[in-house]
Amino acid sequence: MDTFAALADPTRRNIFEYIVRGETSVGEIVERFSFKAPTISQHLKILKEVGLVQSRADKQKRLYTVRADGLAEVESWVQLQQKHMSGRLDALERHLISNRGEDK
Amino acid sequence: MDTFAALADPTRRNIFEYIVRGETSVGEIVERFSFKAPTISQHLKILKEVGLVQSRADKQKRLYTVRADGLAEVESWVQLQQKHMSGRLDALERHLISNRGEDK
DNA sequence: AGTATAATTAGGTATTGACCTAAATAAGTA
DNA sequence: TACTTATTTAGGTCAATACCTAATTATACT
Repeated sequence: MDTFAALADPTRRNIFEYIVRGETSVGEIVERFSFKAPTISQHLKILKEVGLVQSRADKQKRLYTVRADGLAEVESWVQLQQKHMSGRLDALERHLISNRGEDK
Repeated sequence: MDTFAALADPTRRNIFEYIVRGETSVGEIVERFSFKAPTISQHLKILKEVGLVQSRADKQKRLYTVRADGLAEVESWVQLQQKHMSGRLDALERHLISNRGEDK
């Protein structure tokens, strides 16, 4: 599973959005979401595997935080595509240009 | 299927990357990728449904181009998360700060 | 030691999704 | 009207995934 696939699941995006607000225990997340603890635990495992979050232990609890560089890969991919797009005309633009001056 | 899910599949990202280089027919994509035509067609259908690409007809061919605003949702989501992160200290930073000056 | 709390692992089910082949549609050409 | 080319739709298989309950691990507390 890579970062893109991890973010494809809306529940995982929601969990990420929750953790980004501040360090969060698993139990806290289980309370806010309508899923059982094992489900949340699996989602956290995936988010951790792809580097979107990290955890530390505090007594029995595991506290999760987001990783600063976790979204870097996605962000740079998106921006590269945007860059390619901006230097390029789409079909409509080409059509308008090819018909420029035609007063039909 | 939403934009995030559409981009979760690496083949679809590859197809998008190919189309972003310029208007492309289905057949051209089938040639470059090692998948059968129906598979490519399904991927294009999904990319179109989520607004990442658009198509126009030219004789029997369908020519695909990327849509300029197709990645906007993903980009703005990522940037919002980055914004939340930048104003926030992670677990390591908090640890370093709380132990500041301890010369142990 | 025994009990409570916090989270993960194991294992099962049902759905989704990514591929395929074969058949259907649509448009162009002889 | 055939025949070719380009693409999509239909239908099936197999793997991945998102849930769940039950059991396990790990730590804290009495």
